[in-house]
Amino acid sequence: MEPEEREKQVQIVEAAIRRFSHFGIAKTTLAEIADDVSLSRQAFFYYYHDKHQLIAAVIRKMFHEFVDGVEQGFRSAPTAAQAIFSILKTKDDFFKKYSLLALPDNKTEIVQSPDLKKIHTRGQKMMIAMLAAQLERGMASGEFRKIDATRTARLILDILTAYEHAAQHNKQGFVVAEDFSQLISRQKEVLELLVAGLKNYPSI
Amino acid sequence: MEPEEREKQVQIVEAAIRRFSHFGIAKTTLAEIADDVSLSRQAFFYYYHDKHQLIAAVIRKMFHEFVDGVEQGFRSAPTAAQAIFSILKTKDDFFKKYSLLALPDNKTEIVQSPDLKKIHTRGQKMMIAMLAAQLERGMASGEFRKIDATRTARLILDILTAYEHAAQHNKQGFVVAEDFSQLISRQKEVLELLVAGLKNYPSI
DNA sequence: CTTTTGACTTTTAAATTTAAATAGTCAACA
DNA sequence: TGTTGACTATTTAAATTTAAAAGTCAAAAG
Repeated sequence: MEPEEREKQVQIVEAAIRRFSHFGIAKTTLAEIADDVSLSRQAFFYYYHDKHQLIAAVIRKMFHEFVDGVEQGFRSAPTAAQAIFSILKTKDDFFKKYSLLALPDNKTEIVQSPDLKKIHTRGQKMMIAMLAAQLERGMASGEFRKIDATRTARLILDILTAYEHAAQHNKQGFVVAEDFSQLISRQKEVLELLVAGLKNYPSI
Repeated sequence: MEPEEREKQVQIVEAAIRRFSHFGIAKTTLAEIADDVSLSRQAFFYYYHDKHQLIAAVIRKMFHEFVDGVEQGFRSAPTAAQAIFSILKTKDDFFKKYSLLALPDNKTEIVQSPDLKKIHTRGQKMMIAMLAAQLERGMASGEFRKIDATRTARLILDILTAYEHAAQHNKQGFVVAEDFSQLISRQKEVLELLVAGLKNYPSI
């Protein structure tokens, strides 16, 4: 593949991200994206075999961006506890930017393709590993008591994810948070309690 | 209303619960329920003005049963921490019994009626109050450190609810028993971490 | 006077059809 | 290597129909 072609692919993904986050994946047509980057609809297929591949590319890019954000948040956190809290900030920024990427309830199978599942699983594992590393760091410095880092990392991430799902699934229904900023502040409270549970209190 | 009539109403609710938990609310017709209690479809309307009222009666009954279960679990728990864990057992029993009562995704408005919302809100408040009382008890006994009992109670219940929603959202059907027991064990881990965060560690 | 019923209407849900938009193919051309 | 015109195939949304269930009510029955 020539540099120009790769360049076009990058342009396409960027246009797709712009469209997707404005109108959602389902309501964006390939014709529109192609038009944005001065391609005919047919020419698009030269760069991406089909819409799925494009979506996969978009999601892959987003995931990297997110993981990078988390990593940076971790790196600049002076303590392990602060590293954990920094996840919320990163999530906040991320969802503010990409909130419209959610799929309509009927079309979630798009995201079920083996391709995308793999991306998701990999991202998940990276997140767990990164958070576990922070927990290890907290244990090494004496900030946290001894716990199973990986297991606990999974648990913490799970809770945050569960909160998001519940909030989305539950817009007009039962409980949880009313809007995103409230969601974040709820998650913060949760993390405070969890982190308190991790702290290393010397026994008398 | 005569005693017999109230008796019939009770029979109807019981039949409804049986049908609902076998086939779900949406797939159960009034004709079937009426038939179960040897009434004609029209006679049913003499006892309940419409399906909503019946559903409300059913949910009210379930809620009471659940709250009673929690209360009993709390009463028989020797420590505050064990009281918190007992919630899981109660939930487990409850959902094993009533898991099929979930509504299909499109018809959730049934549950949005002011009537049912009120029931739910009241139940929610009771749960928070009951759990807060346990937290107070834990603080009084020195088992827990000083925290805002009501706020924390809400938080803990929220987390459990969020987990359930997330689990439901993942499957596109109903929650099945197998997933559910796994859900419970996850929730247990979460509670362990949370309770650890509540514990009272004397400072040196 | 309470409870039930027969004969109705209205509402809701599910299946079917249709029309239009979008996705995807491919041979030929630059 | 990229692009295009001319095509077919799929998907989606809207309109239409049909059957089932919900709900009403006057009148009958105990």
